[in-house]
Amino acid sequence: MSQTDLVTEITKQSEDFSRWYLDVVRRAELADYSPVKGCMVIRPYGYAIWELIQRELDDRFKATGHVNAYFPLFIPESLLMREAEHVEGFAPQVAWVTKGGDEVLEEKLIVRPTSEVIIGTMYAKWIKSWRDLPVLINQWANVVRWEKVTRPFLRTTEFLWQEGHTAHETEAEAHEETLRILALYKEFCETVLAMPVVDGQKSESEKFAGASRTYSIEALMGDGRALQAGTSHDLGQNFAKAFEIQFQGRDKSLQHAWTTSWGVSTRLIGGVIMTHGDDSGLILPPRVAPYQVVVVPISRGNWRETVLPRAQEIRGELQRAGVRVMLDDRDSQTPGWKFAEWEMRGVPLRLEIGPKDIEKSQVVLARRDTREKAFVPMEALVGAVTMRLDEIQAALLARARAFREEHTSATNDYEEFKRMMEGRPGFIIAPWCGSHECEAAIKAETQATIRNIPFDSPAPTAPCLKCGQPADVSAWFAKAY
RNA sequence: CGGGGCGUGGCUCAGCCUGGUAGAGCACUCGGUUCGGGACCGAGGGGUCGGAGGUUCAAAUCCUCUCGCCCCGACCA
Repeated sequence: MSQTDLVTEITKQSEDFSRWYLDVVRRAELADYSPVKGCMVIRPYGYAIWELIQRELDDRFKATGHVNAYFPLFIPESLLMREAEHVEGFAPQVAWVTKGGDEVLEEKLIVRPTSEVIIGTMYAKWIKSWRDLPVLINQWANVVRWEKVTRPFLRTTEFLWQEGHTAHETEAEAHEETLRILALYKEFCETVLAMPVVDGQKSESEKFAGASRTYSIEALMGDGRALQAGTSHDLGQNFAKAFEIQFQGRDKSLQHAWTTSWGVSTRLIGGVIMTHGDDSGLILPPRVAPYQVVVVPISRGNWRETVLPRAQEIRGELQRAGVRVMLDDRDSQTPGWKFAEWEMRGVPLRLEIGPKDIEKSQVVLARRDTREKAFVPMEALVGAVTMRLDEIQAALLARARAFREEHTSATNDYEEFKRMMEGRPGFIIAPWCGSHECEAAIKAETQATIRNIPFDSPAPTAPCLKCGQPADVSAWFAKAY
């Protein structure tokens, strides 16, 4: 039996990527379906990943001057209605509360699909003077959007996320904040999730409902489809005007504040799965792996007296060095079974220790990403482990980057564009005139959408891919999740 | 929301066409032998067939409705 055949419960990526994804989510015990349509249960192993993501992000938010707060889950209908574009954008996805107990509510409530309106309402109360600005608040919350098609982590009716909401004195400051957060997201995705992203501006039609400008980071999944991994919105004065967020400025005049909002969600977990996973299952970057090392004692003979104590010492030693360790000392499974199981669950590094190793005062380290095995002297263990974890983290990013580069190309020719989108999916960079008509036509004909217009993209040298008029920008197209 | 597919022990599925009162493998429990890439032997436990209604002496099987999941499209973190 070959190594990749070991996990028979998982569909091969090449056979059916979508089924592979669902198999991994279920078999690795990241999430499970619930009795509520479109809502999943995030199981402990999956939630542990989310907690690591939260910690990393939260540290970054705090470091850039943001503070956490919590706003209500319910929003009165009248508040939602105040920003016209916003209502129009979200109305089809809103869940309503019409009764409390057996009393019909005088004013219906919505379950927040995002919190701009409730937070904007509060900001209007809190902000009086330019001295009150900026307000830099984040909240970790659940939100509900009534989705027609759902998939674990990628799109569920209820999901967890963080939403930052800031208010500023000037347009420039708000814009700076929008971009600061986008850069923060990009840095986070690349260094923590080992998931390379393209940062840029969304087209008008893909913009957040009510925003002046929306920016996103876009990642490329293993099947060549793009995933919007995070968004940051420059809301201009749109919400400030709708919610009367006003302050008296340095010049004594009454002004509307400039606001932003930005968020990433549990969708990131789906991104990690589809960026790094292989036919054997999950591959977790060490920085978000609930267990970075799994210790598998070779349970032979009186191993509980001989091998296990050494394994326990090793666990302690690694834990003291700050490594997240799982010692799988179950008697009921064979070592081979455990190897396959923890590989499937994506643990970056496996440490094997058996009688022979104890004799030679060594351990075996096996990498999940490359499957390389190495014998390491016991006394050099901690260094060898931490070094490998760093190497794996870097290797996953490099591999994902190489994959994205292989699957990114450019064309000026629409016929070629269509062929490329059909054949080998991925990002295609093409000149675009900026018109909604061309964007919509391309989408209708190829299913590809403009993911974003990257900041560093060079000015187009050819006319618009679709209409042949002068092109404004080079846009990144892809089929998206 | 439109088109297609599927719901049978925890999982994968057979049985359905040609109604006769539920089966396999894996998983689980107990005992023993094992254990360096998903061990083996023996003995067990567990499902009324997604749900509701109907046809029938009799329904997993036929009919109607309904719920859920998956895939493909239209809308979205």
